[in-house]
Amino acid sequence: MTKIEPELCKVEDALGILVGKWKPIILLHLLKEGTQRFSELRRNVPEITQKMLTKQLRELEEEDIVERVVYPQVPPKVEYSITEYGRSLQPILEAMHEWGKNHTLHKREKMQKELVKEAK
Amino acid sequence: MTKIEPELCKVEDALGILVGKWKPIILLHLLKEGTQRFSELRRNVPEITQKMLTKQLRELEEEDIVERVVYPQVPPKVEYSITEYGRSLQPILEAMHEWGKNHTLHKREKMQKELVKEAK
DNA sequence: TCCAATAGTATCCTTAAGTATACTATCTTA
DNA sequence: TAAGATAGTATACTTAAGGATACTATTGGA
Repeated sequence: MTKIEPELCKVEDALGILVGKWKPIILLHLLKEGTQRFSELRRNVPEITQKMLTKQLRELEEEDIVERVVYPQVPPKVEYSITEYGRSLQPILEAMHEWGKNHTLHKREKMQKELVKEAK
Repeated sequence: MTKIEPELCKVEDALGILVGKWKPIILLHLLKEGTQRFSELRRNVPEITQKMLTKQLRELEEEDIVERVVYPQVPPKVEYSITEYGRSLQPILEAMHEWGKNHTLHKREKMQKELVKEAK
């Protein structure tokens, strides 16, 4: 493992790709379910607007994380999937998920301790 | 490793803590150099404004990632350090840094391929 | 007596991220 | 003949993130 030099920090590059209210969920869906059509993703993430879904997918495509395949049909059919390269993000997503899960527990414990303190 | 369920995605919890133009750099500095005074951090990250540094540190403190110790002196002295718990983020930061480093290479390669294509 | 140093606040402003809503094209089916 | 499905775009709007600048308190030292 290379030592991290704050001056040449590349964490932000990874962050830039994962950040956004919707990107992690989209990626997790594509990882879990494999190839999905635009409308399937919409149904799976019902709160997201069409504009945002398009935008996030385009950004992920730009970074070579997601592949977009258009079928010349009517009505249109467009399929999205994680690229081979994109799968290299999976361990990070999983690590973050695990950490996040533990963090909610950690916060709960902390809050309870504070409540006990106050109660005295 | 638990399977990630998109519906209960906790990636965002981790993301929420790492996100911000300055948090990763601040954390990397504290991890690398250990305890630092406010003014030392400012000197180490010269582009950051005072307001932002304070804000980011307070947010990290709120999440129990960073500890803040005030010495009742004049002029004031305030020291910041990573908490024991905060260190659990280190592997994730390192993984993201590695991935980010590789990603810049990946993008460069991709761009060169596209340039070769165009040249034909 | 006035300046420098430290660790901040307070106020205003700009830019980016995200939301809401309406609109498009084309073909199939009722 | 009109409605419905798909994968979007276009426009206007709101909210959040971040930046610029000025200000504060306290004390030791020139």
